[in-house]
Amino acid sequence: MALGKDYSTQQCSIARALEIVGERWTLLVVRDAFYGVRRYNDFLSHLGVPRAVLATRLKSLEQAGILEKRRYQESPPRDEYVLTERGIALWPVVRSLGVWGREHIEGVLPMRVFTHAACGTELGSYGECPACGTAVPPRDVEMLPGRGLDPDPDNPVGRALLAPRRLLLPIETDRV
Amino acid sequence: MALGKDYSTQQCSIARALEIVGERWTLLVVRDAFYGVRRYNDFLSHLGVPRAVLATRLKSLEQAGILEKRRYQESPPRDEYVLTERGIALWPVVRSLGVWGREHIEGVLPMRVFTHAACGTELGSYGECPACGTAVPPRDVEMLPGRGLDPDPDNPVGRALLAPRRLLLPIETDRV
DNA sequence: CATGGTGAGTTCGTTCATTGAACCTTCAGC
DNA sequence: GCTGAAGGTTCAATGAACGAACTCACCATG
Repeated sequence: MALGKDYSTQQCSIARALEIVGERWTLLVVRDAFYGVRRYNDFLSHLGVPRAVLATRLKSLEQAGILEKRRYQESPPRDEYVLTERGIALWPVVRSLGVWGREHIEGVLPMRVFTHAACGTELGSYGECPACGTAVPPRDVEMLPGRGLDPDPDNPVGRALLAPRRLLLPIETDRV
Repeated sequence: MALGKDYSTQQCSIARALEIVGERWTLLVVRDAFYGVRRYNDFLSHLGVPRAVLATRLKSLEQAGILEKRRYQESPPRDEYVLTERGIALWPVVRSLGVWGREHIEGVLPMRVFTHAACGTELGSYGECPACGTAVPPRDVEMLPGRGLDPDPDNPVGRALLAPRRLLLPIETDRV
């Protein structure tokens, strides 16, 4: 989306939301953050986004209070990007997009399956648990690889995401 | 989003979905379609989108099977754009974006309030009816103007959206 | 001490999309 | 025959995205 990105004529919270998360790549960065990606280079290799664009998006997500940049080692100084509560609140958006893509684009097989970790039930369209009848917070969501997933063995992040995992827990990349 | 729009490296239904609805303006067109906007000029004046962009978006939404172009009069031939079932299935996406925008962007007041028409209860964050405990399909949703709405008296579409309305029913613009 | 490698960026020229204004077309009504 | 409305298309200018190359700070190795 353009950086002349304001839908300024719009009296609408949807438009306000899209000004922040509606730019190209932004929601995919957020998705990866849910998957446990936290480091610049991991986002880079998993998304295939140009470096300059990634840097811009991380910066604006941080300014919007969706990601928090935190130092995880001094010397050399290294930061990781973690979802804030405001970022975690985007889960229904990410989830409903994924459901729609799977159900309404032809030829899309389930790539990843999301279940309520407590009971093992697959989540509904908004990320709720049909069995328990409650909204499942992302921390209680288990992600499993689906039938449609055709992994890229060359990508360490992709490899790490093959195992069942809790959302938001940091990935362990067995870097080569 | 760029028309070099493929997130081609992404094995992911979210990425597939964003290839279709992730471009600039697209989701706002869909939102307006939920609100009952159907005509080219109404989209144009309500969105403030450049004409060329609107034409492109309507075309790609039609190709994606989200909007259907249907003739509503011959001579002069006039078409309207209506959401298909696949388009209506985007409601959770639109709804969750609106909820997030209202709750997580500072200074955003509720612009529009959505209730379950059958019982009058305001929808929950997931688009469900808290009273009835069921997901409410868009056709059963009533939209009312909210406190934060500051209407533009010059816009016929904006005026039409001031009255309480069912989603998806066509607006009546008292064109001047 | 020189060399190489890694993580996290920035710079830069090219390509591509968005913008806004102007123009075009078909028809209806007067 | 003129005017106006609806629904577009065309065009030049601007602004983002892209991808490759470069920077910089630090650590490890010989």
